[in-house]
Amino acid sequence: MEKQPHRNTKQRTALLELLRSTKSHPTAAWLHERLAGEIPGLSLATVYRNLSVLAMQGNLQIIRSRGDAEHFDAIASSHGHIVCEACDRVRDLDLPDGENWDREAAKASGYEVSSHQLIFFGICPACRKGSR
Amino acid sequence: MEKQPHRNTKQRTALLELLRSTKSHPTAAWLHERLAGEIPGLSLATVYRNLSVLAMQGNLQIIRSRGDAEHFDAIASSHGHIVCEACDRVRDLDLPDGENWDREAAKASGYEVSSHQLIFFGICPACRKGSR
DNA sequence: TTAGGTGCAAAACCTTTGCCATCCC
DNA sequence: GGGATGGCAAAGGTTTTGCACCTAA
Repeated sequence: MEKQPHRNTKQRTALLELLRSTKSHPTAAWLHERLAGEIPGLSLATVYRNLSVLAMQGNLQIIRSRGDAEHFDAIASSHGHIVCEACDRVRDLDLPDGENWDREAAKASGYEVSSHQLIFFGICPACRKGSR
Repeated sequence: MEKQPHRNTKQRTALLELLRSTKSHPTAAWLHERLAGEIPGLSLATVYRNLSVLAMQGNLQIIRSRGDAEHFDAIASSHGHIVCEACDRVRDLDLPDGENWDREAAKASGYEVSSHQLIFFGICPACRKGSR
């Protein structure tokens, strides 16, 4: 699964560390902004390029929800996400099972299945109260 | 769930019909191209606007997979999708259950859950053979 | 030394919007 | 008639790319 040779630049290392240290499923822009203090001159393009590499290495998952930008999640284990359609925030959500799905899907489809993604859409408690 | 007043213009009607008649989970561009013969002068903006309206009405589901563009699926029943990471095509995939998930997710999260989306990623048989 | 990585700026892309003419109800 | 729609073109935002200069290994 890991094919590319790769170097551990401070940019890539910092990116993965930051991603692993947060539970907020950030966007590329957020990561860039957050890292800019630590690594002056950091380019947004670098953030994207590294996110792409990390995704290929299986180190993170890309979440395309509603809203404009992609969200990124350092993978620990297979889990689902729930997105608030009002504030666009992403939260983790564990539902039982999900481990054998890839195998089942492969059997049912004839595909070589590598991963899956389960996303729920709704309104979070905070937004429901604020009725925003 | 349905809130907006709406008119049945030929553009919107044709769009929904086309979407319902195909199993290919098209992109907006594909729909536009396909409809251009039937409705000369049809604007891509109109396609997008109508897809948005139809989605709000619950007539279709938006699939954000890999690849750049969104794919659209006329909803019949709740089902999952499987995306080929090589050719980017989307196929339907029925996995058991899935009916109570929204309720379970709501209970587990405190959100007001309206829908969910399950997407598998892999390589389809055709692309595996072609090794493309 | 050298292939991969980075910054910067420009490009590419998809999607949305403003505006005004048009059409449905 | 009046408000929802459509067409067109321009804007908006995110992500990607080209290129020259670095830098980890």
